[in-house]
Amino acid sequence: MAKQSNLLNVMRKSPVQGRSQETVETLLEASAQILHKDGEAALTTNRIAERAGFSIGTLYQYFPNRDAILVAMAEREQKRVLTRLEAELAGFDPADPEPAVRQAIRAFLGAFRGRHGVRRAVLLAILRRVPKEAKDVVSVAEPMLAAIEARCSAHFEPLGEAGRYVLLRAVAGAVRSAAFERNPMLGTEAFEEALVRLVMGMLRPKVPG
Amino acid sequence: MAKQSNLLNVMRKSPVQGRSQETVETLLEASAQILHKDGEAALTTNRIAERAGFSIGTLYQYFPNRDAILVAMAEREQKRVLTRLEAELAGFDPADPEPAVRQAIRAFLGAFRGRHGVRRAVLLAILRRVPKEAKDVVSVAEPMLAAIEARCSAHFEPLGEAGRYVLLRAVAGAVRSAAFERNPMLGTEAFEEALVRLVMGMLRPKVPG
Amino acid sequence: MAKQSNLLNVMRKSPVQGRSQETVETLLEASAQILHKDGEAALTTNRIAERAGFSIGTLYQYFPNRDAILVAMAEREQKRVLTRLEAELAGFDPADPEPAVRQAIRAFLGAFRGRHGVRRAVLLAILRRVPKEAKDVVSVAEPMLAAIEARCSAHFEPLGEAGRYVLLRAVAGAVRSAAFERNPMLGTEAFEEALVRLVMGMLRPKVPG
Amino acid sequence: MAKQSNLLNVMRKSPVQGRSQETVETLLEASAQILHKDGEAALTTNRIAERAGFSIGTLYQYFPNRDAILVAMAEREQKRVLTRLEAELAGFDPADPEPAVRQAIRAFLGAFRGRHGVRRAVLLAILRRVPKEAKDVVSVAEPMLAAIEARCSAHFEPLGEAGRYVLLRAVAGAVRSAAFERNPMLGTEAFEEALVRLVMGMLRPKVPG
DNA sequence: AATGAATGAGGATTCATTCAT
DNA sequence: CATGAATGAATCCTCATTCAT
Repeated sequence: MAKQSNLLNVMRKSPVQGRSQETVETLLEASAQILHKDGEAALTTNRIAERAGFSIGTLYQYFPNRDAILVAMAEREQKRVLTRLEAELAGFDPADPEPAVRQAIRAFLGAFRGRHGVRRAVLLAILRRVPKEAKDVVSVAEPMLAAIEARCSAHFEPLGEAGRYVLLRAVAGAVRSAAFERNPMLGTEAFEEALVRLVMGMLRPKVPG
Repeated sequence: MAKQSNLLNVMRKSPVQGRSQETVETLLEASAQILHKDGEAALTTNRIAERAGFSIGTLYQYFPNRDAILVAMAEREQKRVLTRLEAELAGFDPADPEPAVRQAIRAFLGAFRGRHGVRRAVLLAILRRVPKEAKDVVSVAEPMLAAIEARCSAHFEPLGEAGRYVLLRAVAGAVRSAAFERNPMLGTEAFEEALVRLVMGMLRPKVPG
Repeated sequence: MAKQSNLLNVMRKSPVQGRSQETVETLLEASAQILHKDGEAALTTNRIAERAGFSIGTLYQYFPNRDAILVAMAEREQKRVLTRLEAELAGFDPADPEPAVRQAIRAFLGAFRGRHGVRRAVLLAILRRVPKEAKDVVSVAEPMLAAIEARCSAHFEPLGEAGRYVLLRAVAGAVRSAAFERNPMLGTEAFEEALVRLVMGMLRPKVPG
Repeated sequence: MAKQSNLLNVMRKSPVQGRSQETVETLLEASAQILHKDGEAALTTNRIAERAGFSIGTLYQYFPNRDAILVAMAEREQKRVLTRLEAELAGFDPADPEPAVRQAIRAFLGAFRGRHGVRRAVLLAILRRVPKEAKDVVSVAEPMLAAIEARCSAHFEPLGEAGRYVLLRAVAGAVRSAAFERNPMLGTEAFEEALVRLVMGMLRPKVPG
């Protein structure tokens, strides 16, 4: 029940029978697969229904329109990434944020490296199509940054609004580009290292006195 | 003739006569206006032709298909930004790249702040629709970075392939996000400053000895 | 049982139990409300069921198809108007039909002025959608006219088949138009007066001798 | 040119080439036929295009949406009836409007008696579907009544707003009903006579002095 | 008696593209 | 060079209806 709460505002009806929940799941799964294998342009409602093995009418019983499907996929992915990130953000030394930053980035990158590549496709499609959601997805990194800033505020200069904005989008932009091009660099240590350097470079140690 | 060479592979016939060149220009201008005023979804071939005051048939005499128009627009904008950037990159002190970086960033930002906003619309549309071109547009900053690295190699550690890749995409990502959201921050000095800090943070002074 | 006889041919099963009758009533009431509030296009089976608080399956347990619902609504309304009219048609002077005509017309108009406007919506929908029923609804005025003719035959020329037909449809046409346009004139005395004049104009006094 | 002026506001583009005008004509003709032979429910855009021998795209080049077709048909019919009526309304004796009334009614009835029955179908569809137009179609009789009133004002009491409204809708209502039911009475002299009586009954001779 | 998940034919509409004039 | 009428596959979406539970 709690699990579905975010989706409710997008959904046409709340699946009361067990069967419906499976149906929704199947439809979203089919959408993800199409997105991954055939690209965003192929993500039509008819195709989704067909791949899922349901009629187009069934699809529209659960989603009021095509975009609602993308939104639902976005929420699904966001939740997964967020859950992961939160776990990584425990217990690190405020004076040396580098290990924490590295771990957070690794978690973030993981979202784009699902062995199916489905996640990547979903994220990319959302980043490209649903403006409102694009922001939300970027903001997945926000709690991470907030946590780092909060804990390290004694040792580093505050980033400021613009700094925070730029840093978040910069990281997202670099990762998105690599994911988008399917650049093999995405999986390398050098790439991760460069991202860490990007973040660390923005953190200026506080001058004592 | 040489000036048109990039466009040739996209164009159906080379506009050798003055009239043709004007026609193409008019079509591209119409496209830019539609993009700006009515958004990307409104950029249909029929609409472009109508706005330009030509028939749809004429449009297809110069562009083999719809995407070719976007590509042509992209090349147009790229050329403009590139020309501007090259001019900004002369005469700076290799030991202190900051002023140069700041100037380069300012030039880059200018592309997204055209008084009509037309440029921004064009860039965004291309960033969103033509994957191949997205890369090209990002690479507009490449010569800038190359020049900085070349001149300062004596004073700073090399970025490495990953570092260069990340840095370029990071800057582009931050700017794109802001332009995309029409975030007013885009025009502020704080935003520019944050970008400079982002770049400078990646440049590590060489340890002598 | 006799009370339900008209409905029987439209109904899938005769609601013998109290619960069933309530269900049918609720469904028809929901239909009337939707018709009134959201217009005819919104009167879908799914919506009716939803508004009534029943499942779509239940609806189809009582009505074989969508049109049966409209027919049932028509019969409901017809019965109400008819009952009302019959009461108004007692005790008037055969030599001066005008007061009786006025009263009858007032009763007829009342049907289109229900304080909820639900009646009007129902009548209009039926007038527009179920050809067969349109006739029936018009015929609501038939007993009225028959009674007037019967009592006054000694003093006035007979109308004849065409005359009767025209007169009934003429009155219905004028009222329908006004109701349809939601013309405020519908409630005025001048409107009522004009209708009376329309009817009276058709009644020609018998030339004695 | 002048002939098309009313249609322009409904049409997507003005047919400049001779070919287009024929196309529009064919589409409207096909619509009329479908309406007549298969009823209103069968009047779908795809069907119209098919029957006309054009592709659906062509239809939408000329009509922005389905309703525009009905509106165009309405205007077409209106114009025909109006033209006819105007011709009938010349040279009659102000003191005895009956012959004029009879002629006008005959013209009006003619519109519903086209040997194809196409006209009737068109009128009925419009009367039922496009509320705004329903009024317009009724108003076809307006100039007729206005002319009669104007010329005979010296001899008869004025009808008043309500009287005029009721009379026009009454006639239209009676005719519509008959046409609607395909009642054979529609063609008879008795029917015409009843209508004349309906109108004449509303006209009260002025009491001299 | 009631449920509600599933169906799918069919609707309106768009838009890139062609080709005869 | 230019025109613009014509195309039609493809899209999103609705809604009456069935049937297993």
